[in-house]
Amino acid sequence: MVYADISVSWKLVGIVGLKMPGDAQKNPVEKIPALSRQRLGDQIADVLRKQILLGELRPGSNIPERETASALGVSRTPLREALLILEVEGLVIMAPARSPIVANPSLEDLTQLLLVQSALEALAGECACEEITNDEFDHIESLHLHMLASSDISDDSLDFFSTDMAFHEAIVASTKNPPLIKTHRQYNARLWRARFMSSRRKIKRASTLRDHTNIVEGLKKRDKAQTSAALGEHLRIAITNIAGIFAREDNPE
Amino acid sequence: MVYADISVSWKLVGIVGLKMPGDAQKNPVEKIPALSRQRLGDQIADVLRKQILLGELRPGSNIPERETASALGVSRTPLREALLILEVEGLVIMAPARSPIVANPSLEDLTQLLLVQSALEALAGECACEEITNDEFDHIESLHLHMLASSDISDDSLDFFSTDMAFHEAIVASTKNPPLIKTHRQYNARLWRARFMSSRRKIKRASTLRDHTNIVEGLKKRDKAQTSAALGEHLRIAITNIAGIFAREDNPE
DNA sequence: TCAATGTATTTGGTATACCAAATAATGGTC
DNA sequence: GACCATTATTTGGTATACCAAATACATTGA
Repeated sequence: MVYADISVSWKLVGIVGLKMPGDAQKNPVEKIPALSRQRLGDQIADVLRKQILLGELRPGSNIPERETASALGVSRTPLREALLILEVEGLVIMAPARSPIVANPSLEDLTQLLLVQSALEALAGECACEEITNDEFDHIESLHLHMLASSDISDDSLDFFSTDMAFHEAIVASTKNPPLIKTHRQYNARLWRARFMSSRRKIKRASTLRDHTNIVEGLKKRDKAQTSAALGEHLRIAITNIAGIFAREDNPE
Repeated sequence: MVYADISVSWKLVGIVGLKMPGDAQKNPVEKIPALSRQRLGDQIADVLRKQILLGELRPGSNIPERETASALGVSRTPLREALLILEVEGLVIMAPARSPIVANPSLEDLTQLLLVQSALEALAGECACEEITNDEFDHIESLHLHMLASSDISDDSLDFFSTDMAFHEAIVASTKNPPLIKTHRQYNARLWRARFMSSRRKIKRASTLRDHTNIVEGLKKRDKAQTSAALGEHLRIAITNIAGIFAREDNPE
């Protein structure tokens, strides 16, 4: 047996939207792009990470090794690799003699994470002013315009949220600083759920868009101070919003 | 052969505090404090990380799995766990069908890492002003005074360097922000070697100490702006110093 | 002599089997 | 009937065995 990942990717396909079986190799001439071959553990980590972000694996829920492995059609070894990766990333908690569980960050945890993330994005804003290309700026601006347009006419909070995330990630990506990008992505993963829930309060959209306008303006002028400050402040405000979510959970309307 | 011999591994085991075979259960009454039990993979990661930092495993060198595992007296499974952890941390590069190698960051890599680290420390300075206790400040100040005293009379660059590192880590630790502490430590690990080599240039000590004085002053006054700026600037200067090291390597005096 | 091809060895990737600790359940005793 | 002890089961942790890909080397042909 070559790699078991063929059968795996199917099952995962439905969940993650990987490519469907049979959409490759129709032509025997085509060389199999084995270069993209990735460790099975990494693939599983991607799947689980996505499940955690989408809430299919709820915070606090167990991820028993044997059960999960057989459900995914893989053995425990690569599954453990995946869990280990997610543990280092802070998405999963592994305790001795206990099933790994999906991290369930407290408000304090989220506050601390968001504080770091705000510093990272502030730095990103500063670097972006030096490194960003016109194309990259155009893309970021178009994301912003899309949010502006959709905020009024649409109730699709998922679209608004995912565009928001893409907006921030695009700014960070424009810095061309791989460690910054990677660390930022990891923090984003840990904050994803909280920010998603926070984003569902439509009330906050106006202030979000106002912040974004400042950010885009700063970027357009390549103004480090403005961009950096706007990004940093934007995230620090998010702390307050998330605290509001927690308060609402404790005392539901 | 990457490892000298097995005796090395025992020494390393001693460093990390692994228990020797048969050193437990002397008293049947004593409950085995298995709570402190840590995954073998984590322990191995600590050993390898220390070896990488100390330069016993040089950048670019191979870490073949079987050889290393047997040298350490463990099987490949926990060793791979350790390598995976170090890969996520950025200290080790794993490529398919290739021995894992110790990361050998370029000057560009180090510059990018240091830029992020400077942002993290700037944030740490700001948070520290709010969170630091008097005891913690006293400790930090004593580290600074130690460096001041030893910079003249001593040639022990290792002592100067490790105190320098401890100084920065103590500041970050005083923020009580676990994600910040963890991320900072990871970046420090990747920067360790470069900063160590940089610290051997005695010429730079004066400016280092001057920066530290500013930092300590800011902390004493709980002045966020001064502390944060001093820390951020201090690290950005380190970028220049490290660039100098690289230039010197290319054109040795 | 050089190049090309085939083979053997070494590498990492994966699956499985085994072990020890912790927990849950069950049975016995007070 | 309640509580404690003991056992069985489930958990994660580790070691080992096997597999495929990549490389290095040797051999053979031009």
